[in-house]
Amino acid sequence: MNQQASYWIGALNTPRSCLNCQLGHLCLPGQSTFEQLARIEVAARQQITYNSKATIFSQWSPFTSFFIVKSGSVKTVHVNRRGDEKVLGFYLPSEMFGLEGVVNGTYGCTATAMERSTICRLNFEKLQELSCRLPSMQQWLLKSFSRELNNVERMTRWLSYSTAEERVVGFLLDISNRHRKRHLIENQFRLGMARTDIANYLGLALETVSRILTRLQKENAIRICGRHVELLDIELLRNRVSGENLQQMAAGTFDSASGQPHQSFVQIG
Amino acid sequence: MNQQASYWIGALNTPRSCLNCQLGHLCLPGQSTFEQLARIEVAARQQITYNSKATIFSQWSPFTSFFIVKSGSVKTVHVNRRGDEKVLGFYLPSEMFGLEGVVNGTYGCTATAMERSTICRLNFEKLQELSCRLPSMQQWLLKSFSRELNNVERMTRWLSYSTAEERVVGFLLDISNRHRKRHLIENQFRLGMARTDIANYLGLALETVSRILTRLQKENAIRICGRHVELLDIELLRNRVSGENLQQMAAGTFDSASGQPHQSFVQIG
DNA sequence: CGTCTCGTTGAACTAGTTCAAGTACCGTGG
DNA sequence: CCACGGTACTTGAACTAGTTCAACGAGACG
Repeated sequence: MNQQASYWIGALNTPRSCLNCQLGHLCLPGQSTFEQLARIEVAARQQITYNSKATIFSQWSPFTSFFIVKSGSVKTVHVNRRGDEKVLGFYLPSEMFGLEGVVNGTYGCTATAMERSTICRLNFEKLQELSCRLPSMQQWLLKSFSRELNNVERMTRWLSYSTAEERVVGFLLDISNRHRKRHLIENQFRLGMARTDIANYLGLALETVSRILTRLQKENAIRICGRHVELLDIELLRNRVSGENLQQMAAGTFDSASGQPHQSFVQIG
Repeated sequence: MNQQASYWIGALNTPRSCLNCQLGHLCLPGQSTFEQLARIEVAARQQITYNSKATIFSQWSPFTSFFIVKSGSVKTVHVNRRGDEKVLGFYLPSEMFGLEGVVNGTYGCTATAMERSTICRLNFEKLQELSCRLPSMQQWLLKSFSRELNNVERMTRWLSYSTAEERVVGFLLDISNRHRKRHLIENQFRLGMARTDIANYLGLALETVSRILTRLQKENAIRICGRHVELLDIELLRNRVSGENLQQMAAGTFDSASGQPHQSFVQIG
């Protein structure tokens, strides 16, 4: 084994390394070689743990990095001139946020941890430098943007032609899908956010959300107890939202793995 | 003058060249040198004229290029599984569309010319190759994506907390702003699209759009005659949409010039 | 000339909001 | 341990913005 390779292996041989991450590299470029991975880690990545309600970045503050949730959950909120707050998205492990900051050099929203959460911070400038040398990295960056663009557009369409019930059901199914993608139980989960946040996110009054949830429970489609949700009849739920492709509804949805299967790391040495 | 330089000048010395474009390079990277510009043109750019209602690209068809409107106007439409059509955006000269296609390798919507329009087609693969050698080009590509992301997010927020009147007024002011950016008369223009399209785009019933337009006319805020619009009292209109930053509301809005002033081309020879 | 698309206007209806009251829960401090 | 205050959530009743249905007018096109 040459010296170069052993250097990279050293860099990757830590408990916090991407190589040992429980997310199984859902978030990084699909065809990452061992060396590329190490370069990203050494040059650009930083791991930080935030307490519940801690701010990860603030709207208008200078853009430096984008972020990937490692554990916990995050919400992003935009405040407009009138002072109205709008919840833009919820982010679960493996999902990426903060991309909108590149163009203006400032973040377009405020990101807050919804519970104690560990976040990977990826320095954009350094990643960009790397991508000049690694074409697959450049490809990955552009694809990440395009994917997020698709997600937001899907969300826009969704909001524009769905009823209150479709929105709430769609929201539940979306969260469920995102749990499944991480190989977690898909029909039973805890919502990290308050009803107000869900309502705000879906463009509804919080009373409407509450009413719809209790109605769904009466129809035995779901069981809901505070923030704990159980989807009892997923087929019934799916039939309520026939219009749009629900597989990945929400703006928050980010999953590099979708589309192309992940390739294992290239063997070296 | 050396041979190299005269080659590039040759490439740019045509009536269809970016150098002679009436848009004044609103669409291309801000700090383009003469040589960069020529490389883009020779390698990646193609100019095509479409008749009214002609399809520029179709949803699901393979992604190859993105597009910039040179003259005329374009709408993008998404069709979901139920068959519902949703108008995603309207694009005026200098504005870019088709970016969402990168991630899946297929276009996410169908783009149609709303009138006889000339469109610049930029081959994505070739542009990507170029950007490996030209860092400013890579920067430009990423920024273009981020900008579009911002625009779509802004649209989503806009749709989620505005009333029907705010949407219609916001729409008119947005179109007006986009005309101003091209140094055209800002308070008098022709809408290229039907009421149905506006309504669909804004998530309203077409009757609602029609009613609001006539109401605004009765209040002497606008004068409307078919598709010809005159904004009589822009201040009054602005006061109706106090909440969101209106400067660049719509998803369709794309303007590379905003933010950083354009630099003139680098002198050579 | 009829036919077709596009736009306007009126009247009835309804999904979802707003206002208001009440309940359940949770941590804090006595 | 309970009392306290605050937040999160539910439920009811009144209201309204916007939709839906339906009729009609005006211009465009063969």
